[in-house]
Amino acid sequence: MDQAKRERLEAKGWKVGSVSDFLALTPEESVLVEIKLALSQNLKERRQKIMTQSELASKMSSSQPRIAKAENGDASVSIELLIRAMLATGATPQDIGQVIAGVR
Amino acid sequence: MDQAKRERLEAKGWKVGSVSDFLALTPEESVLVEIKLALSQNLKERRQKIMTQSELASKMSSSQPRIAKAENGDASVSIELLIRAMLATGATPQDIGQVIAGVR
DNA sequence: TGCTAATATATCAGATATGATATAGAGTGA
DNA sequence: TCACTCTATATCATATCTGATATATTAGCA
Repeated sequence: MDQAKRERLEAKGWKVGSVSDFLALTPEESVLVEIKLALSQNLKERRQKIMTQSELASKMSSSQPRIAKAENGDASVSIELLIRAMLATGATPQDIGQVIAGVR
Repeated sequence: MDQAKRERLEAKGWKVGSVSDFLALTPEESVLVEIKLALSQNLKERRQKIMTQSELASKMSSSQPRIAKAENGDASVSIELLIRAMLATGATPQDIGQVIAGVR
């Protein structure tokens, strides 16, 4: 992972390498983060076309601030919430699978 | 969802319909459960070919009981853990994406 | 049958994610 | 400028998920 990317991640609360020692991400940890970011991005694109964050939030009984975090790749957001949000935008398992499969 | 399936799920701790009133799963909730179960199953198949639950657990600093729950589709297991486990068995994002895309 | 490895179940204290709320900032148009 | 909508950030009590531990059950084999 290059430095620019690392800095972007750390700003969002990712403890890159658990103890924040830079390049200490195992390949698995790294891929997991990439998957989250890919879902995050895709969610934002899908949602923006059809509704506001508030609308999506109430559709899935979440809150607007949490959707904002989800779309910004905040480390506190679970994959579960990302997927629930995708589904709430009308995404199918195929859509979601494709986003994940597209990582790397 | 038919009755047999519902009973299988409830036995594993799934509050089908949140308040446990039978058929009250929204389509999104339902798909989410299906995704978890698909990952669960696939994890078990992959893992069994190459290692024990204990080995997988230590590989990803989890515990054998948690892997057992993951493989049995226990409701207390997050998608996040399922994906981490898949990765620890050597699964690629493509593998994971395919499993999810295969739902329904 | 007994012995052993593997898996499943139960419990729990600590960690993490959650929705709610308040509020700040950014953008847009009057 | 103001008023309004949308999005981002901060804080927090509660709910959910976690690994650890103990133990029960199962499976395979001598």
